Amino acid sequence: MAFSKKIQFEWDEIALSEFAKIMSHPARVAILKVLAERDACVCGEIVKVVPLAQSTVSQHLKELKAVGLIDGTLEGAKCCYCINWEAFDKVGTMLTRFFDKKRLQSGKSCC
Amino acid sequence: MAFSKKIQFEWDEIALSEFAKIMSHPARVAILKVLAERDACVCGEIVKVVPLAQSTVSQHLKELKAVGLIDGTLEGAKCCYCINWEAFDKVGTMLTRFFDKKRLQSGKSCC
DNA sequence: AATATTCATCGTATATTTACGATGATAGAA
DNA sequence: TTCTATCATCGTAAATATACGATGAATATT
Repeated sequence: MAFSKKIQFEWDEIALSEFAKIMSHPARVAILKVLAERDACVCGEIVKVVPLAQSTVSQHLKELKAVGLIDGTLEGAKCCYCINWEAFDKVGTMLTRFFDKKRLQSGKSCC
Repeated sequence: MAFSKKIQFEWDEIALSEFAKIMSHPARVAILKVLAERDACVCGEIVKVVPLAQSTVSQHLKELKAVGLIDGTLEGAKCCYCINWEAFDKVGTMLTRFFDKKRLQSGKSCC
């Protein structure tokens, strides 16, 4: 985000945009989808499914972990990742409710 | 999005990420918020509220318009913008339902 | 111990985003 | 017509994101 003036915006605007940013890359969406589809934790399988190099996938995983959308624990040589549904819910509903409230307050669109 | 390999991902992953990308900037969230809060259409008021230069705001408006989240019509020297709630709903619910389905299919997280 | 496997991190090249000023286009007011 | 106001577009500088190979760290296997 080049030359961002993020700080000058309001808290909810920033929070919403930061979550959206995480979802703004198809690789991260794909990773979340893989994690969501399996009951058990997956490890290197993500690299097999996502069409990116291992180091790039690891980088995306790091970002997802940084915002708390996924949990990850090293288990020996392997690693176990899975979705943090709690965090996912919290932030997901924030997105949909953000504008629903505004809509009820306002009248109708006019264009 | 430097050097993106977007094309190699699946359709739903791309669609979701493209919507998220639009919401991934606080200025665009702020603009949508302003538009949602008023019953009447606003014009230059967006520039007054958003802490960015007029040309930058216009650029963000263009992006929001490009994906159909807002409508805009020139009315003489002024311009009328407002949210396209229909498009907003369609794409908003896509986000929340995307993973809800997956979650029901899967068991529980294990980390 | 030596090797292989798995994942993280570092360094870096390239593409994209963001932001602004300057300029252009259009319509209304003087 | 001339001036003003409003918004779009162009050009550009700087920051950020993406992707990969190379390397490092830690464990498991032989």
